[in-house]
Amino acid sequence: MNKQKVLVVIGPTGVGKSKMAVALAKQFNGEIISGDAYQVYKQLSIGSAKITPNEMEGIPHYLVDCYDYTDDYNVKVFQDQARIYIDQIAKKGKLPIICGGTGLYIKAALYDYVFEDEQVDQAYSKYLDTLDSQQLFEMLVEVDPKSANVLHPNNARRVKRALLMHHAGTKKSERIDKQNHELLYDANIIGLTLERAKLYERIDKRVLKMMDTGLLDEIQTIVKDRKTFDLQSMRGIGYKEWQPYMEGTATAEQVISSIQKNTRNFAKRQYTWFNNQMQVHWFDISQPAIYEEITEQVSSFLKE
RNA sequence: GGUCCCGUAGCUCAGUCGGUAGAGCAAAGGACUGAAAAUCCUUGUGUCGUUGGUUCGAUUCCGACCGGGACCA
Repeated sequence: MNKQKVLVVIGPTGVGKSKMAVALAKQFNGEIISGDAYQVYKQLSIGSAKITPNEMEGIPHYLVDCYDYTDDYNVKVFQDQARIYIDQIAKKGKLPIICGGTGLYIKAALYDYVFEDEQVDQAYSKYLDTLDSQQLFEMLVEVDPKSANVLHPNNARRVKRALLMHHAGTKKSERIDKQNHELLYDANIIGLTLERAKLYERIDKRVLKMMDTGLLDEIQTIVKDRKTFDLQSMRGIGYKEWQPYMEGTATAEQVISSIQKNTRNFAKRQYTWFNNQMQVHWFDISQPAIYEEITEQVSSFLKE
């Protein structure tokens, strides 16, 4: 049985993925699933660079603007939802297009990553929070040495998660060993790229544009008190940086350059992921015939 | 015009009682299986402002000059 074809558009933040995805959806009769961890939140539009209804040009978009900022979104939810939408779109005889910059989410949906249904033992989780990273790591060495071997002792977040998995019944290493590490779909991954210096320039400008469009107003209507910044949705770039401003310890100028810097750092991490974790066909958007090259590549992929 | 201070990595600055130098930030590379816009790891050669002098040897001491700043007139 042939695998379902899926078109994927990835790339660092700010290269123009959304626009390209819409153009490809129009050309190839597709619908778009957003592979992004922050554009799902209804109240987070400007700072998350969410696509506007106008920019969608009538193309249906899924997993955008669909959760409240007080909700927690994660890989498993994305994986479940994205796979459901892929099936639905395919049943309509249309091409599913995943477009986004969250590498882990997209890989988890395309590959045979397995996330079990598990209840987090809150008491145990809180107990783990009282330990330092050294102690956590020593526990993991006892309980799941194979995972401890590939995790850095300082990465307390990951070490803790591995301990929670063991506590829930299946070790992290066991879960990974059960997988075949293969694609579940016939995925054609298109990566949009741009010379680093130019990309950074674009990012810096985009942040200034967000300010002009009303980023500060957006923050002010969301933030009710300091606790708001504890929400997972408020950990995103463009939002978390405003906490010191709201507390009177930073100027708007400082916040803006901090957002620019964090966005640049993020773009670099995205490259690291896409370059090393996925099979990407890269296209430099500064090349003149970029759109023709991509449509040609996609056409031959769809004919196979 | 005079006195004093500063000029060292892209930026802010340490430092060498004379043996060619190091932090933070930035930047680059990497990891990544339920917070991923998160979390974590690795990476520091630069005419030590220019130019003379002293010295076996100067970024370090001395002179001049250039640039920046402060104060006195």
